[in-house]
Amino acid sequence: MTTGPLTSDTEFVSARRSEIVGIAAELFASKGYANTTVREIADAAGILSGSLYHHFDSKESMIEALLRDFLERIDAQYRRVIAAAADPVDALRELVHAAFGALATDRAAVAVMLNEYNLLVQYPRFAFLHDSVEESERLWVGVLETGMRNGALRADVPAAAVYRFLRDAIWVSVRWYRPDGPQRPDDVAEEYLTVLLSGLATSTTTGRTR
Amino acid sequence: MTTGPLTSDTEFVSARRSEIVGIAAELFASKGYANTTVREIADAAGILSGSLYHHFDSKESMIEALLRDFLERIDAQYRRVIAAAADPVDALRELVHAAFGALATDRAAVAVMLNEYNLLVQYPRFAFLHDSVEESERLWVGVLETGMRNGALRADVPAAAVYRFLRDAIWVSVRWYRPDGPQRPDDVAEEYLTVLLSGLATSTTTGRTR
DNA sequence: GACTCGACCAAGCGCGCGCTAGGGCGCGCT
DNA sequence: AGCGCGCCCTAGCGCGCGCTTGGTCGAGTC
Repeated sequence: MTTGPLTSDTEFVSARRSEIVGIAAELFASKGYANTTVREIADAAGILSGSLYHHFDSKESMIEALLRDFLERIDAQYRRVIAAAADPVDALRELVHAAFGALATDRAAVAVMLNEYNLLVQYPRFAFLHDSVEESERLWVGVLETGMRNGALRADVPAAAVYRFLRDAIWVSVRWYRPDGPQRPDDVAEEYLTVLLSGLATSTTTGRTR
Repeated sequence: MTTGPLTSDTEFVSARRSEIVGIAAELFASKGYANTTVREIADAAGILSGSLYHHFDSKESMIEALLRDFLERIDAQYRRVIAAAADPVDALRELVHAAFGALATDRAAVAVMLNEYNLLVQYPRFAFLHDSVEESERLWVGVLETGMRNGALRADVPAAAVYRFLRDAIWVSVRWYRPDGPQRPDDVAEEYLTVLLSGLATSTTTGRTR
Protein backbone atom coordinates (compact mmCIF):
# COMPACT_ATOMS: atom_id res chain seq x y z
CA MET A 1 0.00 0.00 0.00
CA THR A 2 1.32 3.41 -0.95
CA THR A 3 -1.55 5.51 0.27
CA GLY A 4 0.41 7.43 2.84
CA PRO A 5 0.13 7.67 6.62
CA LEU A 6 -3.21 9.50 6.72
CA THR A 7 -5.33 6.97 4.85
CA SER A 8 -6.81 3.89 6.45
CA ASP A 9 -5.95 0.37 5.45
CA THR A 10 -9.05 0.22 3.23
CA GLU A 11 -8.46 0.53 -0.46
CA PHE A 12 -7.86 4.10 -1.56
CA VAL A 13 -10.23 5.66 -4.06
CA SER A 14 -9.99 9.25 -5.23
CA ALA A 15 -12.26 11.79 -3.58
CA ARG A 16 -13.55 12.81 -6.97
CA ARG A 17 -14.57 9.25 -7.77
CA SER A 18 -16.51 8.92 -4.51
CA GLU A 19 -18.16 12.25 -5.22
CA ILE A 20 -19.34 11.04 -8.61
CA VAL A 21 -20.66 7.81 -7.10
CA GLY A 22 -22.78 9.93 -4.78
CA ILE A 23 -24.07 12.05 -7.63
CA ALA A 24 -24.91 8.97 -9.69
CA ALA A 25 -26.62 7.43 -6.67
CA GLU A 26 -29.05 10.34 -6.40
CA LEU A 27 -29.96 10.00 -10.06
CA PHE A 28 -30.28 6.23 -9.93
CA ALA A 29 -32.52 6.55 -6.89
CA SER A 30 -34.85 9.13 -8.37
CA LYS A 31 -35.25 7.92 -11.95
CA GLY A 32 -33.96 4.37 -11.93
CA TYR A 33 -30.68 2.94 -13.13
CA ALA A 34 -31.85 2.15 -16.65
CA ASN A 35 -33.43 5.57 -17.11
CA THR A 36 -30.33 7.45 -16.04
CA THR A 37 -27.88 8.23 -18.84
CA VAL A 38 -24.18 8.68 -18.42
CA ARG A 39 -24.63 12.12 -19.93
CA GLU A 40 -26.98 13.08 -17.10
CA ILE A 41 -24.51 11.86 -14.50
CA ALA A 42 -21.73 13.79 -16.18
CA ASP A 43 -23.90 16.94 -16.37
CA ALA A 44 -24.66 16.71 -12.67
CA ALA A 45 -20.94 16.31 -11.97
CA GLY A 46 -20.06 19.27 -14.20
CA ILE A 47 -18.04 17.29 -16.72
CA LEU A 48 -18.60 15.62 -20.08
CA SER A 49 -19.84 12.08 -20.40
CA GLY A 50 -16.57 10.76 -21.80
CA SER A 51 -14.70 12.05 -18.78
CA LEU A 52 -16.60 9.67 -16.53
CA TYR A 53 -14.59 6.87 -18.08
CA HIS A 54 -11.46 8.20 -16.52
CA HIS A 55 -12.93 7.14 -13.15
CA PHE A 56 -15.04 4.11 -14.15
CA ASP A 57 -14.77 1.62 -16.91
CA SER A 58 -18.52 1.35 -17.31
CA LYS A 59 -21.86 2.61 -16.02
CA GLU A 60 -22.29 -0.75 -14.30
CA SER A 61 -19.20 -0.26 -12.19
CA MET A 62 -20.69 2.95 -10.79
CA ILE A 63 -23.68 1.17 -9.32
CA GLU A 64 -21.44 -1.68 -8.22
CA ALA A 65 -19.16 0.68 -6.30
CA LEU A 66 -22.19 2.32 -4.72
CA LEU A 67 -23.77 -0.91 -3.53
CA ARG A 68 -20.55 -2.62 -2.41
CA ASP A 69 -19.69 0.30 -0.19
CA PHE A 70 -23.16 0.58 1.27
CA LEU A 71 -23.61 -3.12 1.98
CA GLU A 72 -20.22 -3.36 3.61
CA ARG A 73 -21.01 -0.51 5.99
CA ILE A 74 -24.50 -1.69 6.92
CA ASP A 75 -23.22 -5.18 7.62
CA ALA A 76 -20.54 -3.79 9.94
CA GLN A 77 -23.18 -1.68 11.65
CA TYR A 78 -25.45 -4.68 12.23
CA ARG A 79 -22.60 -6.65 13.78
CA ARG A 80 -21.72 -3.75 16.03
CA VAL A 81 -25.19 -3.26 17.51
CA ILE A 82 -25.72 -6.99 17.99
CA ALA A 83 -22.42 -7.29 19.83
CA ALA A 84 -23.32 -4.37 22.09
CA ALA A 85 -26.87 -5.46 22.87
CA ALA A 86 -27.85 -6.75 26.31
CA ASP A 87 -30.53 -9.20 25.14
CA PRO A 88 -32.35 -10.27 21.94
CA VAL A 89 -35.17 -7.75 22.26
CA ASP A 90 -32.65 -5.02 22.82
CA ALA A 91 -30.70 -6.26 19.80
CA LEU A 92 -33.85 -6.25 17.69
CA ARG A 93 -34.64 -2.70 18.75
CA GLU A 94 -31.15 -1.55 17.85
CA LEU A 95 -31.24 -3.37 14.52
CA VAL A 96 -34.44 -1.58 13.60
CA HIS A 97 -32.92 1.73 14.64
CA ALA A 98 -29.80 0.98 12.61
CA ALA A 99 -31.85 0.17 9.53
CA PHE A 100 -33.83 3.40 9.82
CA GLY A 101 -30.60 5.25 10.44
CA ALA A 102 -29.32 4.00 7.10
CA LEU A 103 -32.46 5.40 5.56
CA ALA A 104 -31.27 8.85 6.57
CA THR A 105 -27.55 8.56 5.94
CA ASP A 106 -27.74 6.45 2.77
CA ARG A 107 -31.15 7.22 1.36
CA ALA A 108 -30.08 6.92 -2.26
CA ALA A 109 -28.25 3.64 -1.74
CA VAL A 110 -31.24 2.10 0.03
CA ALA A 111 -33.55 3.20 -2.78
CA VAL A 112 -31.23 1.79 -5.43
CA MET A 113 -30.91 -1.45 -3.51
CA LEU A 114 -34.68 -1.70 -3.22
CA ASN A 115 -35.41 -0.85 -6.84
CA GLU A 116 -32.64 -2.61 -8.70
CA TYR A 117 -31.83 -5.64 -6.57
CA ASN A 118 -34.10 -8.05 -8.39
CA LEU A 119 -32.68 -7.03 -11.75
CA LEU A 120 -29.01 -6.91 -10.84
CA VAL A 121 -28.85 -10.08 -8.80
CA GLN A 122 -29.45 -12.10 -11.96
CA TYR A 123 -25.99 -11.23 -13.27
CA PRO A 124 -22.83 -12.98 -11.99
CA ARG A 125 -21.14 -9.64 -11.53
CA PHE A 126 -23.65 -8.74 -8.83
CA ALA A 127 -23.68 -12.04 -7.00
CA PHE A 128 -22.25 -10.18 -4.00
CA LEU A 129 -25.69 -8.61 -3.54
CA HIS A 130 -27.18 -11.99 -2.85
CA ASP A 131 -24.35 -12.91 -0.50
CA SER A 132 -24.77 -9.71 1.47
CA VAL A 133 -28.53 -10.05 1.74
CA GLU A 134 -28.11 -13.61 2.98
CA GLU A 135 -25.59 -12.48 5.55
CA SER A 136 -27.98 -9.84 6.89
CA GLU A 137 -30.73 -12.42 7.09
CA ARG A 138 -28.44 -14.69 9.09
CA LEU A 139 -27.77 -11.90 11.59
CA TRP A 140 -31.39 -10.81 12.04
CA VAL A 141 -32.81 -14.33 12.14
CA GLY A 142 -30.20 -15.26 14.74
CA VAL A 143 -31.40 -12.45 16.99
CA LEU A 144 -35.06 -13.33 16.45
CA GLU A 145 -34.55 -17.03 17.12
CA THR A 146 -32.61 -16.38 20.31
CA GLY A 147 -35.47 -14.17 21.47
CA MET A 148 -38.00 -16.86 20.60
CA ARG A 149 -36.06 -19.54 22.43
CA ASN A 150 -35.78 -17.60 25.65
CA GLY A 151 -39.45 -16.65 25.54
CA ALA A 152 -39.16 -12.92 24.96
CA LEU A 153 -40.62 -13.16 21.47
CA ARG A 154 -43.59 -15.21 20.29
CA ALA A 155 -42.48 -18.39 18.57
CA ASP A 156 -45.56 -19.32 16.55
CA VAL A 157 -44.42 -17.37 13.48
CA PRO A 158 -41.25 -18.42 11.62
CA ALA A 159 -38.28 -16.15 12.34
CA ALA A 160 -37.47 -15.96 8.63
CA ALA A 161 -40.98 -14.70 7.88
CA VAL A 162 -40.73 -12.07 10.58
CA TYR A 163 -37.38 -10.97 9.23
CA ARG A 164 -38.65 -10.60 5.66
CA PHE A 165 -41.64 -8.68 6.92
CA LEU A 166 -39.45 -6.33 8.89
CA ARG A 167 -36.75 -5.81 6.31
CA ASP A 168 -39.25 -5.03 3.56
CA ALA A 169 -41.38 -2.75 5.68
CA ILE A 170 -38.32 -0.77 6.74
CA TRP A 171 -36.52 -0.52 3.42
CA VAL A 172 -39.63 0.31 1.46
CA SER A 173 -40.33 3.32 3.63
CA VAL A 174 -37.56 5.02 1.68
CA ARG A 175 -40.38 5.63 -0.79
CA TRP A 176 -42.11 8.14 1.42
CA TYR A 177 -39.62 9.06 4.17
CA ARG A 178 -38.38 12.63 3.78
CA PRO A 179 -35.16 13.34 5.70
CA ASP A 180 -36.01 17.07 5.74
CA GLY A 181 -39.41 16.39 7.27
CA PRO A 182 -40.37 16.61 10.96
CA GLN A 183 -39.73 12.92 11.70
CA ARG A 184 -36.28 11.80 12.72
CA PRO A 185 -35.29 8.25 11.75
CA ASP A 186 -35.37 7.22 15.40
CA ASP A 187 -38.95 8.51 15.70
CA VAL A 188 -40.10 6.38 12.79
CA ALA A 189 -38.18 3.42 14.20
CA GLU A 190 -39.98 3.75 17.53
CA GLU A 191 -43.34 3.93 15.77
CA TYR A 192 -42.55 0.73 13.90
CA LEU A 193 -41.33 -0.97 17.04
CA THR A 194 -44.44 -0.04 18.95
CA VAL A 195 -46.69 -1.72 16.42
CA LEU A 196 -44.26 -4.56 15.87
CA LEU A 197 -43.78 -5.54 19.49
CA SER A 198 -47.16 -4.75 21.04
CA GLY A 199 -49.49 -5.05 18.05
CA LEU A 200 -52.35 -2.94 16.83
CA ALA A 201 -55.09 -4.58 18.84
CA THR A 202 -56.26 -3.47 22.26
CA SER A 203 -57.35 -5.80 25.02
CA THR A 204 -60.98 -5.42 23.95
CA THR A 205 -60.30 -6.88 20.53
CA THR A 206 -61.56 -10.41 20.04
CA GLY A 207 -59.02 -12.80 18.64
CA ARG A 208 -61.16 -14.44 16.02
CA THR A 209 -59.54 -16.51 13.30
CA ARG A 210 -61.97 -15.74 10.47
CA MET B 1 -72.19 0.73 -27.73
CA THR B 2 -72.10 -1.90 -30.43
CA THR B 3 -70.45 -4.67 -28.50
CA GLY B 4 -73.34 -7.08 -28.68
CA PRO B 5 -75.54 -8.63 -26.01
CA LEU B 6 -72.89 -10.83 -24.38
CA THR B 7 -70.43 -8.12 -23.38
CA SER B 8 -70.81 -6.08 -20.26
CA ASP B 9 -71.26 -2.35 -20.22
CA THR B 10 -67.53 -1.87 -19.70
CA GLU B 11 -65.55 -0.74 -22.69
CA PHE B 12 -64.87 -3.54 -25.12
CA VAL B 13 -61.28 -4.44 -25.89
CA SER B 14 -60.20 -7.29 -28.10
CA ALA B 15 -59.24 -10.54 -26.44
CA ARG B 16 -55.92 -10.45 -28.27
CA ARG B 17 -55.14 -7.04 -26.87
CA SER B 18 -55.82 -8.18 -23.31
CA GLU B 19 -53.68 -11.23 -23.93
CA ILE B 20 -50.77 -9.07 -25.03
CA VAL B 21 -51.19 -6.84 -21.99
CA GLY B 22 -50.79 -9.93 -19.82
CA ILE B 23 -47.70 -11.03 -21.70
CA ALA B 24 -46.16 -7.58 -21.41
CA ALA B 25 -47.03 -7.49 -17.70
CA GLU B 26 -44.98 -10.62 -17.01
CA LEU B 27 -41.99 -9.14 -18.78
CA PHE B 28 -42.34 -5.74 -17.13
CA ALA B 29 -42.57 -7.46 -13.75
CA SER B 30 -39.52 -9.65 -14.17
CA LYS B 31 -37.08 -7.31 -15.90
CA GLY B 32 -38.54 -3.85 -15.42
CA TYR B 33 -40.40 -1.62 -17.84
CA ALA B 34 -37.35 0.19 -19.18
CA ASN B 35 -35.41 -3.02 -19.68
CA THR B 36 -38.17 -4.70 -21.64
CA THR B 37 -38.10 -4.06 -25.40
CA VAL B 38 -41.10 -4.07 -27.67
CA ARG B 39 -39.33 -6.79 -29.64
CA GLU B 40 -39.28 -9.03 -26.59
CA ILE B 41 -42.98 -8.47 -25.97
CA ALA B 42 -43.73 -9.24 -29.62
CA ASP B 43 -41.57 -12.38 -29.49
CA ALA B 44 -43.41 -13.64 -26.43
CA ALA B 45 -46.71 -12.96 -28.21
CA GLY B 46 -45.51 -14.73 -31.36
CA ILE B 47 -45.69 -11.72 -33.65
CA LEU B 48 -43.32 -9.05 -34.97
CA SER B 49 -42.63 -5.87 -33.06
CA GLY B 50 -44.35 -3.66 -35.61
CA SER B 51 -47.56 -5.65 -35.26
CA LEU B 52 -47.88 -4.53 -31.65
CA TYR B 53 -48.75 -1.12 -32.97
CA HIS B 54 -51.95 -2.44 -34.41
CA HIS B 55 -53.15 -2.90 -30.82
CA PHE B 56 -51.34 -0.08 -29.02
CA ASP B 57 -50.07 3.27 -30.14
CA SER B 58 -47.02 3.10 -27.89
CA LYS B 59 -45.20 0.99 -25.32
CA GLU B 60 -46.45 3.41 -22.68
CA SER B 61 -50.06 2.65 -23.45
CA MET B 62 -49.42 -1.03 -22.70
CA ILE B 63 -48.37 -0.35 -19.14
CA GLU B 64 -51.14 2.21 -18.81
CA ALA B 65 -53.77 -0.34 -19.83
CA LEU B 66 -52.29 -2.85 -17.40
CA LEU B 67 -52.32 -0.52 -14.42
CA ARG B 68 -55.70 1.11 -15.12
CA ASP B 69 -57.37 -2.26 -15.24
CA PHE B 70 -55.66 -3.53 -12.10
CA LEU B 71 -56.29 -0.43 -10.00
CA GLU B 72 -59.93 -0.32 -11.00
CA ARG B 73 -60.47 -3.91 -9.90
CA ILE B 74 -58.61 -3.66 -6.60
CA ASP B 75 -60.50 -0.51 -5.69
CA ALA B 76 -63.82 -2.23 -6.36
CA GLN B 77 -62.66 -5.17 -4.26
CA TYR B 78 -61.73 -2.93 -1.34
CA ARG B 79 -65.15 -1.27 -1.41
CA ARG B 80 -66.87 -4.64 -1.51
CA VAL B 81 -65.13 -6.09 1.56
CA ILE B 82 -65.57 -2.90 3.57
CA ALA B 83 -69.27 -2.81 2.80
CA ALA B 84 -69.64 -6.45 3.84
CA ALA B 85 -67.63 -6.23 7.06
CA ALA B 86 -69.28 -6.41 10.47
CA ASP B 87 -66.87 -4.10 12.31
CA PRO B 88 -63.59 -2.21 11.72
CA VAL B 89 -61.31 -5.04 12.83
CA ASP B 90 -63.20 -7.44 10.59
CA ALA B 91 -62.89 -4.93 7.74
CA LEU B 92 -59.16 -4.61 8.36
CA ARG B 93 -58.76 -8.38 8.30
CA GLU B 94 -60.65 -8.63 5.03
CA LEU B 95 -58.69 -5.76 3.48
CA VAL B 96 -55.43 -7.54 4.29
CA HIS B 97 -56.79 -10.75 2.81
CA ALA B 98 -57.95 -8.91 -0.31
CA ALA B 99 -54.53 -7.33 -0.78
CA PHE B 100 -52.79 -10.67 -0.46
CA GLY B 101 -55.36 -12.17 -2.79
CA ALA B 102 -54.36 -9.64 -5.43
CA LEU B 103 -50.80 -10.82 -4.94
CA ALA B 104 -51.86 -14.20 -6.27
CA THR B 105 -54.30 -13.18 -9.00
CA ASP B 106 -52.41 -10.14 -10.25
CA ARG B 107 -48.81 -10.82 -9.29
CA ALA B 108 -47.34 -9.08 -12.32
CA ALA B 109 -49.49 -6.00 -11.97
CA VAL B 110 -48.58 -5.63 -8.29
CA ALA B 111 -44.89 -5.97 -9.10
CA VAL B 112 -45.11 -3.38 -11.87
CA MET B 113 -47.02 -1.03 -9.61
CA LEU B 114 -44.42 -1.44 -6.89
CA ASN B 115 -41.42 -1.05 -9.17
CA GLU B 116 -42.54 1.64 -11.58
CA TYR B 117 -44.93 3.79 -9.56
CA ASN B 118 -42.37 6.34 -8.46
CA LEU B 119 -41.13 6.81 -12.00
CA LEU B 120 -44.47 6.90 -13.81
CA VAL B 121 -46.32 9.11 -11.39
CA GLN B 122 -44.11 12.01 -12.40
CA TYR B 123 -45.75 12.19 -15.81
CA PRO B 124 -49.18 13.79 -16.35
CA ARG B 125 -50.31 10.78 -18.36
CA PHE B 126 -50.03 8.64 -15.25
CA ALA B 127 -51.65 11.02 -12.79
CA PHE B 128 -54.40 8.42 -12.36
CA LEU B 129 -51.90 6.32 -10.41
CA HIS B 130 -51.68 8.99 -7.76
CA ASP B 131 -55.46 9.39 -7.66
CA SER B 132 -55.98 5.69 -7.22
CA VAL B 133 -53.37 5.36 -4.48
CA GLU B 134 -54.98 8.27 -2.64
CA GLU B 135 -58.38 6.66 -2.94
CA SER B 136 -57.09 3.41 -1.45
CA GLU B 137 -55.51 5.32 1.39
CA ARG B 138 -58.82 7.03 2.08
CA LEU B 139 -60.57 3.66 2.35
CA TRP B 140 -57.99 1.98 4.59
CA VAL B 141 -57.46 4.97 6.84
CA GLY B 142 -61.22 5.27 7.23
CA VAL B 143 -61.38 1.72 8.54
CA LEU B 144 -58.40 2.22 10.83
CA GLU B 145 -59.72 5.45 12.29
CA THR B 146 -63.14 3.98 12.97
CA GLY B 147 -61.45 1.11 14.80
CA MET B 148 -59.34 3.54 16.80
CA ARG B 149 -62.35 5.63 17.76
CA ASN B 150 -64.36 2.72 19.05
CA GLY B 151 -61.42 1.37 21.01
CA ALA B 152 -60.73 -1.82 19.07
CA LEU B 153 -57.41 -0.53 17.76
CA ARG B 154 -54.72 1.35 19.60
CA ALA B 155 -54.87 5.05 18.87
CA ASP B 156 -51.38 6.21 19.83
CA VAL B 157 -50.00 5.69 16.31
CA PRO B 158 -51.33 7.78 13.40
CA ALA B 159 -53.71 5.82 11.16
CA ALA B 160 -51.93 7.09 8.05
CA ALA B 161 -48.62 5.72 9.33
CA VAL B 162 -50.18 2.35 10.08
CA TYR B 163 -51.70 2.28 6.60
CA ARG B 164 -48.39 3.05 4.87
CA PHE B 165 -46.66 0.43 6.96
CA LEU B 166 -49.26 -2.17 6.04
CA ARG B 167 -49.56 -1.34 2.36
CA ASP B 168 -45.82 -1.42 1.84
CA ALA B 169 -45.27 -4.60 3.82
CA ILE B 170 -47.98 -6.38 1.85
CA TRP B 171 -47.16 -5.15 -1.64
CA VAL B 172 -43.44 -5.66 -1.26
CA SER B 173 -43.92 -9.31 -0.42
CA VAL B 174 -44.50 -9.79 -4.13
CA ARG B 175 -40.70 -9.87 -4.23
CA TRP B 176 -40.48 -13.22 -2.52
CA TYR B 177 -43.97 -14.69 -2.57
CA ARG B 178 -44.20 -17.70 -4.92
CA PRO B 179 -47.75 -18.59 -5.95
CA ASP B 180 -46.68 -22.15 -6.71
CA GLY B 181 -45.17 -22.57 -3.22
CA PRO B 182 -46.78 -24.19 -0.20
CA GLN B 183 -48.24 -20.98 1.19
CA ARG B 184 -51.68 -19.84 0.04
CA PRO B 185 -52.26 -16.07 0.04
CA ASP B 186 -54.68 -16.42 2.93
CA ASP B 187 -52.00 -18.22 4.96
CA VAL B 188 -49.56 -15.37 4.51
CA ALA B 189 -52.31 -12.87 5.29
CA GLU B 190 -53.04 -14.63 8.59
CA GLU B 191 -49.36 -14.64 9.50
CA TYR B 192 -49.18 -10.91 8.88
CA LEU B 193 -52.36 -10.29 10.81
CA THR B 194 -51.11 -12.27 13.77
CA VAL B 195 -48.02 -10.12 14.11
CA LEU B 196 -49.88 -6.97 13.21
CA LEU B 197 -52.71 -7.31 15.70
CA SER B 198 -51.02 -9.04 18.63
CA GLY B 199 -47.41 -8.02 18.22
CA LEU B 200 -44.17 -9.92 18.45
CA ALA B 201 -43.61 -9.52 22.15
CA THR B 202 -44.77 -11.93 24.84
CA SER B 203 -46.04 -10.91 28.24
CA THR B 204 -42.57 -11.40 29.71
CA THR B 205 -41.09 -8.73 27.48
CA THR B 206 -40.33 -5.49 29.24
CA GLY B 207 -41.63 -2.41 27.51
CA ARG B 208 -38.56 -0.28 27.72
CA THR B 209 -38.30 2.82 25.59
CA ARG B 210 -34.55 2.81 24.91
C1' DG C 1 -68.20 -12.32 -56.05
C1' DA C 2 -67.11 -7.80 -54.15
C1' DC C 3 -66.13 -5.50 -50.13
C1' DT C 4 -64.79 -4.68 -45.24
C1' DC C 5 -61.92 -5.16 -41.52
C1' DG C 6 -59.14 -7.06 -37.87
C1' DA C 7 -54.62 -9.14 -37.41
C1' DC C 8 -50.15 -9.40 -38.79
C1' DC C 9 -45.79 -9.03 -41.94
C1' DA C 10 -41.62 -6.80 -44.29
C1' DA C 11 -38.40 -3.44 -44.20
C1' DG C 12 -36.21 0.06 -42.28
C1' DC C 13 -35.75 5.14 -40.25
C1' DG C 14 -33.80 8.22 -36.95
C1' DC C 15 -32.45 9.05 -32.42
C1' DG C 16 -30.12 8.53 -28.19
C1' DC C 17 -27.58 5.41 -25.89
C1' DG C 18 -22.94 3.49 -23.69
C1' DC C 19 -18.54 3.88 -24.79
C1' DT C 20 -13.82 5.05 -27.25
C1' DA C 21 -9.48 7.29 -28.91
C1' DG C 22 -6.37 10.73 -28.54
C1' DG C 23 -5.02 15.08 -26.83
C1' DG C 24 -4.54 19.31 -23.57
C1' DC C 25 -3.55 21.32 -19.15
C1' DG C 26 -2.03 22.38 -14.59
C1' DC C 27 -0.28 20.80 -10.12
C1' DG C 28 3.24 18.65 -7.37
C1' DC C 29 7.54 16.41 -7.12
C1' DT C 30 12.50 16.06 -7.91
C1' DA D 1 13.38 23.30 -15.58
C1' DG D 2 11.51 19.04 -16.65
C1' DC D 3 8.43 15.32 -16.08
C1' DG D 4 4.55 12.40 -14.63
C1' DC D 5 0.01 12.05 -13.73
C1' DG D 6 -4.67 12.96 -12.40
C1' DC D 7 -8.45 15.09 -14.54
C1' DC D 8 -11.03 16.54 -18.19
C1' DC D 9 -12.16 17.76 -23.30
C1' DT D 10 -13.19 16.98 -28.40
C1' DA D 11 -15.32 14.32 -31.58
C1' DG D 12 -17.73 10.73 -32.92
C1' DC D 13 -18.67 5.39 -33.63
C1' DG D 14 -21.92 1.66 -33.77
C1' DC D 15 -25.74 -0.52 -31.91
C1' DG D 16 -30.34 -1.28 -30.35
C1' DC D 17 -34.19 1.13 -29.30
C1' DG D 18 -39.36 2.72 -30.15
C1' DC D 19 -41.89 3.40 -33.85
C1' DT D 20 -43.60 4.02 -39.05
C1' DT D 21 -45.24 2.91 -43.66
C1' DG D 22 -47.37 0.23 -46.92
C1' DG D 23 -48.85 -4.06 -47.87
C1' DT D 24 -50.85 -9.22 -47.37
C1' DC D 25 -54.14 -12.60 -45.86
C1' DG D 26 -58.30 -14.78 -44.39
C1' DA D 27 -62.81 -14.75 -42.07
C1' DG D 28 -67.32 -12.61 -42.10
C1' DT D 29 -71.17 -10.04 -44.48
C1' DC D 30 -74.67 -8.93 -48.02
